[in-house]
Amino acid sequence: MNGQPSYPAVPPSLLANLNPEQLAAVTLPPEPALILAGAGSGKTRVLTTRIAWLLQTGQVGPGGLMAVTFTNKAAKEMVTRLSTMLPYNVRGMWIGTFHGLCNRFLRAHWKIANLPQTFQILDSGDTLSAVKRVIKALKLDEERFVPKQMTWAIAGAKEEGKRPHDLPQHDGQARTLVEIYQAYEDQCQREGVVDFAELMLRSYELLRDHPEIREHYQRRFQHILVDEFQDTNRLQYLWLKMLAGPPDGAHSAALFAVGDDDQSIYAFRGAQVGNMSDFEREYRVRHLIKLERNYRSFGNILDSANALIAHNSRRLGKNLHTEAGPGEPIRVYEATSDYAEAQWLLDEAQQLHRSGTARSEVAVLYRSNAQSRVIESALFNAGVPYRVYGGLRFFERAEIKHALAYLRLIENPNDDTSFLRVVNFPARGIGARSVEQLQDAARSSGRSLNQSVGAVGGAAGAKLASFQRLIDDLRERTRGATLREIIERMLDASGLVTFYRTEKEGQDRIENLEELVTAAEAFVTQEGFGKDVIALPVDETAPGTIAAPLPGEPEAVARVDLLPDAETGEILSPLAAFLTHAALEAGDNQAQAGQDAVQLMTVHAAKGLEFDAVFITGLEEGLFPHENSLTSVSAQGADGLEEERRLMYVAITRARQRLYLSFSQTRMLHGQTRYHIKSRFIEELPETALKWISPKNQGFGSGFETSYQQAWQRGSGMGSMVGAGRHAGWSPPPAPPPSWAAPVPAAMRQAAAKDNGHGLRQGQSVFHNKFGEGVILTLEGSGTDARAQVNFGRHGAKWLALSVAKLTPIE
DNA sequence: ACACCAAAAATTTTT
DNA sequence: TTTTTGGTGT
Repeated sequence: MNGQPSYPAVPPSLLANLNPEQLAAVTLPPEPALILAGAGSGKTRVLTTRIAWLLQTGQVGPGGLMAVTFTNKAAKEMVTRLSTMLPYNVRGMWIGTFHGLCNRFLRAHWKIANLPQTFQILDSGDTLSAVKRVIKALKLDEERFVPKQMTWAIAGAKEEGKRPHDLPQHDGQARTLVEIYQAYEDQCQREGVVDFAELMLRSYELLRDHPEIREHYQRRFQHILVDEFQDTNRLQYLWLKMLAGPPDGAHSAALFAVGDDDQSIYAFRGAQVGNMSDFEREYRVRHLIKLERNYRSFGNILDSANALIAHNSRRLGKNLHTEAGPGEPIRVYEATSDYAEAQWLLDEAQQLHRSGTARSEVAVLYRSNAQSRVIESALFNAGVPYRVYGGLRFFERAEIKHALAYLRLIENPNDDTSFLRVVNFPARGIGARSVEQLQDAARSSGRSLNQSVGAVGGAAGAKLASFQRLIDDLRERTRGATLREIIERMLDASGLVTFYRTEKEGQDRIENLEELVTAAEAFVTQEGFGKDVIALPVDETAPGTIAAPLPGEPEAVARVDLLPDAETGEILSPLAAFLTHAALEAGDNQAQAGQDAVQLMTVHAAKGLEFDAVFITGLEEGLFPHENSLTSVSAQGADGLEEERRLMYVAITRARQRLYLSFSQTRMLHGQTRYHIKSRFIEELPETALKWISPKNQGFGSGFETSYQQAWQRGSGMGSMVGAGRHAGWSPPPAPPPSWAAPVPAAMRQAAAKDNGHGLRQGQSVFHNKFGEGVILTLEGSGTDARAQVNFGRHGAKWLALSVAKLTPIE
């Protein structure tokens, strides 16, 4: 690193044990840098150590740098690690998610941003209902303008940095979209709410349109560090550029972008891997460092990951290596059915457990959520504790959303989304008719529902007025109360708890509502309400310290995401702050924590995690790679298949010690038995790293277990499975059959063994010279007329005349 | 307002 | 097959 200035010595412990590339990245000069950090290469360590190094060498004060992540989890981890490395309270630093930081920014500059100070944030559900209302108000056909698609289009436009007038209006459809977008925007503005994309967009526009604020922040932040840069969308990159300043600007911040193009799996929701190369070009990045040494996995696992990802074309190029040995071979299992696959997985998982692997160190990954059920069923029946990720999150539960709606109305009675959610929940005799009347009145006067209550007469008007009084009373009586008191009073006065007490399944919901009180309490403590604002030590003598703050803006406060008003220093009420928190951090997924349980999740959900043992299941053409991905060469020009392959790469690199791959010849999907061939991704792995496990007697009938009943309700605790006799399916001949499988009905055996003179049967794997490996879906006709429908995976399902086509049975 | 039934859809998802 | 959605009937 030529010309790198020298800085005061830092404790040797800080930089000790970094490898040369990590050290180089950590100690780069304040210039644009791109760090290509492979899976398990110590990415988070590099990020946090660089921040600590910058601070400890006095190159920057705690207010002069910003670190951005995507998830709250990643942000929290960074803060936690930093607090062990630094002698100060790092909580006031600008470390957070894109949305969290934009929220903080807009809270400080709400006036210039043209927002009410207590603006609330819509989650995706709120956004959808808001758009539905817009479509209804515009009297548009929901068939032609599907609300979900409209929210998608609006968010998509915002993430491109576009307002309604920036969109094309070439045809009627496009013009109506613009109309919906505009009306939605007006409605949000009227109600004082913003959606997730709006947080980013408004924050970006504020910087773009107000040079004095832009320059202030550009002077202030000398270092901006970005995690998971490959996942940024267009708007996020624009925002970063706005904050950092132009490449050659006098006060431009050093952008330190960390990412891995091979782990880009979110193109489908707008991520632009291209931002990496754009950044490299636009900022003339001179420091490109590849972290390729992996500290997580054994050689066989890494060899497989490398071999697989080498099949992708558009790559920045990177190869993982390790100094650990090759480790265990990767075990590959071909099952005859999804059922058998789950059974095998169960056996292997139990084996792992017996040999000392903690259950929580075993992960079962699948491409799509629907695949979890068979596995759950096998684990459940064997009494193996497991945990499924991906359910509803705490703040997304219906009862919690209802409670939050009441709280939001206390804070802002003009929040129509919340008004509509609870005006008749619990039921208080305000039906659709009355609500419609109210909406009409509101629409014609351009006011909120709450403001229009007086315009509705008769019995309906009286009931509405009484609801209004309920909220107003609540607001009055809780003025100055603690957050806990507010929530408890609301739960009581709203009738929510009373309502759920009469419900038969209401007990869980009441418990969740109690949990809400606990969450609020924790939030108050954590955010330091009732405590003095804590200022961070700032070294004024150090080179390049923080520029003067805006008037009234403290350098750092204890309340992490709630910067006071830039002019008045006013801080949000605990209630408004808690509501913001609830929207930005939807909380944990259900799933009982605590117990040592096998972890079940989609590959997407596994990103960023690691486990001693990983099972990747359902490796079949059509499932993984998913059939929809093959045809989707998405708008951005990203290749669907390549993204699937990166997904597989992410999955493989989650494993530390052992990796298991499995696929099944048949699988119940959408109520039908489907025949699949093994995923091309398996064939892209080095044969030398694999060890094929096959059931011994794969006799006839292979692939013919079909449906079995599933009698327990997901998530509703331990029910009981339907008795074995109810299972309609066939058990795999490789005995001993599992105790819970039914005997094979004789008639079905016949069907399975049916062959039409060509030595072929349904479900049989076959080879075709042109189309390769396939599975027979159906057999029809006989003699010269005999034909078969064969699923060739990537070539699709084809009908073949057996008198012509040469099909060789496999094994 | 609520219960019931039929029809349609069923990658991946954080904020 | 399961889940969600919408429509109809009471």
